[in-house]
Amino acid sequence: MNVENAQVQMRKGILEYCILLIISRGEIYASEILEELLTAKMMVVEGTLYPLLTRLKNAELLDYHWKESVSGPPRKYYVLTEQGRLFIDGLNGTWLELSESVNAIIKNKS
Amino acid sequence: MNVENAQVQMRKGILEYCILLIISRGEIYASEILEELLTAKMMVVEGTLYPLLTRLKNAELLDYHWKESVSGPPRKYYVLTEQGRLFIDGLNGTWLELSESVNAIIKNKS
DNA sequence: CCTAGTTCCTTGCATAACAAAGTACCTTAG
DNA sequence: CTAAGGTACTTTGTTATGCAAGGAACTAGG
Repeated sequence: MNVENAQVQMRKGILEYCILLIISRGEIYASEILEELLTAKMMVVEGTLYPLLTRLKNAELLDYHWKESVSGPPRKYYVLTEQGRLFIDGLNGTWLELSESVNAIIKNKS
Repeated sequence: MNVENAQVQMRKGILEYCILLIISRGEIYASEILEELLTAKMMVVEGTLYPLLTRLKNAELLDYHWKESVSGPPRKYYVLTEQGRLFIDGLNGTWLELSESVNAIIKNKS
């Protein structure tokens, strides 16, 4: 049990939310998502991201379509479904509540 | 995949952090921790909390001592170890960074 | 006793993260 | 044409974890 592992743990829970947020900005494919998450210090690897995208697709929060690339194999571009948009609305509220809960606990420090 | 499950997922990651924060305020036993977390809408159950406390104890972030109760079996009162204090300091930074990362992604919405 | 309340612990299942290896397609250089 | 290297997506097996459910152990009151 070290700080690094705990950091990863903390980030894991909201990973799904962040992915949906990123996709909500417009169609995007997995490697780009990976890059964005790493830039935001979210520490995610392929083996986590791809299965998660598939789960979200199966839950009909996401949809995708293939597009050819100028430099490599075709890419799966993901977009939010209508259901996905509603889902994010819910999570926005959850994130706010969560931030507030944690900050309340922090402030109660005595 | 529904909103409720995702809420639970989001909270899970930072559960450990919240537990440490609560214990940092002074000695406390499991049922009280459970109550506090539920008040803060953290949705935790016994089957999750007890093993987690044991893990944190084994990692030497926590220590405990027994105290008799006026109404029931004796209670395990948990306190932070010195290592636990250092660990929390690290997580405080992680939480700040995480909030900022997520809020940055949210604001990038276009 | 027996029941009910409190407190802590364990077991077994389902889910999920991840490292690592695998598949497949594209471009470029020789 | 083909070999090498890059990009992109997928799968597999291990490990960790969350949780429902059940259990154990103690107290107090009828």
